[in-house]
Amino acid sequence: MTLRLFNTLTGQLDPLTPADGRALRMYACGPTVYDFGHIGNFRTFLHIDVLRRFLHLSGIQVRHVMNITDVDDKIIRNAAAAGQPIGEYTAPFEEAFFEDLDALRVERPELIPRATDNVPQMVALIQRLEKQGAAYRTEDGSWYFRIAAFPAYGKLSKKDLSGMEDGARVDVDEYEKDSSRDFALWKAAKPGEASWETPLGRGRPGWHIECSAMAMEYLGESFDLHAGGEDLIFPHHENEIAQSETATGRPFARHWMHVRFLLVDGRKMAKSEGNFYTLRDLLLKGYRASAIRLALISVPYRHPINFTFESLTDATGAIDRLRTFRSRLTSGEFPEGQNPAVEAAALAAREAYRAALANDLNTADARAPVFELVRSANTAMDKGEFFAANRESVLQVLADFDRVFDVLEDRDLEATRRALAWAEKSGRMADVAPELKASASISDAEIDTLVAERVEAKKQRNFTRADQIRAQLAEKGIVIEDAKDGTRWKRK
RNA sequence: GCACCGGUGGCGAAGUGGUAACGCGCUGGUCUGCAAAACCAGUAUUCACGGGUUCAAUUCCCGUCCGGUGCUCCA
Repeated sequence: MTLRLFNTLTGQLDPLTPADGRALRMYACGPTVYDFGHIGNFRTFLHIDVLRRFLHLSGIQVRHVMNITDVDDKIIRNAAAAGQPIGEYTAPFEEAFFEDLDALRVERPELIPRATDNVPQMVALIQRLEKQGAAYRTEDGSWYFRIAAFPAYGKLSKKDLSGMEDGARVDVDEYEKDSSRDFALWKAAKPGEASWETPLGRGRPGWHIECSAMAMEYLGESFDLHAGGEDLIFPHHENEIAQSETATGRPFARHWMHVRFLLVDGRKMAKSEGNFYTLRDLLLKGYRASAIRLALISVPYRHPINFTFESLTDATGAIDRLRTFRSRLTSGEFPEGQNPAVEAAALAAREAYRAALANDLNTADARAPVFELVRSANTAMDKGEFFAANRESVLQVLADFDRVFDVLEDRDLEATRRALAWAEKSGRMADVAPELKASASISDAEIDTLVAERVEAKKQRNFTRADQIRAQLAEKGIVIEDAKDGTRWKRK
């Protein structure tokens, strides 16, 4: 089943397949490592992760490049304020970024180049543009791209720039540019700033040229897909197209995917609004990493998502339902034989699931058949109409689901413990929710011991003691369930 | 101001020209020592509002209202 994915460039759903028939070559704009990422950043990376995982599920290999922008105005400014070299300043944020990706189970791209390791490629690209008369140097030693050299400018963002007359409202001279819309390729070094000595002069690369140079270096001049957040459409991606296609005379990326924004309480997330959350903030409030992942990917990427704490609670409930079901499926004992109705339901669910994802990665739609199967299989089990031979096909549906959603395996405590360790190191223990401190303070082994004692008490029909243990564990956020085939527990 | 997107049950959220998936929640029931889990039943006669096209519109068209985003750095 071929994935049909919305293409910003054509404005329609286009099939996404590798042009070379082997591996899909994709480039995704990565983080600028000047601070901790916020959940809006991670929504984009999560949906790109959904894309690559679905491609894998469909048997398509991927060559995925994500850059790290480790030099830009904010980094230079902040590093200077901290009295550090930029590399020293960015290193911890880069590390934190990957820790957060791990917590959210985002798979690593095949290649993760840093901007500062690819400056020569950027310089070469600017020189190539200069030879074609599309790049020029200004008095201060900066280099700009001449938008007039690329008539198709605006084709991605569908902007009509004809109304923007030079000189009408912008003082062109002030910028030393030929046209107010021309953008920087290379910024001349200012005293004390990080810079590179190059044939272009001493300076540093502009943001747009970074991505063009690295995409071409690792994927070739023309490749399958370029992805990023919706805010990058203009000017970043528009500029990438202009400079890349001018230089090579070939189409840059065939397909453009843009993930829409995450809003908080109906508004864009911003520090000034006081609705700005990092992943760490949420983990320390006691929300599970898996719930954050599920909540952020359950709204399809082409719709803005309105983030609320309630959405995390909802996702937690949904995950519990799925995990409980899977454990019933794997540990339950079922009579020999098979129920054809269950087999048919599993097959139908699997097909509906894949079809939904193939339709522009409709994650909301894809969940439905999985939950429908959970209900019908649970019903069959309750009625004793679920047989041993049905187990495999139902598990297969869960496996397909989890190949993309990746929330069934409980690894939440790991991520939470790492966040707690970080909070301790950076003096943020005051932000930790009290319930979380309690829950994290008890080990699995201690819980097992108490649960075993309770099972024994129940056997003796000592319900007072049994209830006492249950209440004691509940205080630490541990829930006990007495099922027919034994007692199990979970962390809330 | 210009452009774009959206308004579906208590909340989140799919979807379709022929009378509304799924998740969470809530109510009642079954089961259970009690719970939890699970299951069953009930939770939108209706998809912002007004008009139009059609045998038929939540789904297409026009208008109104409301909300959001972009046009500068931003995932």
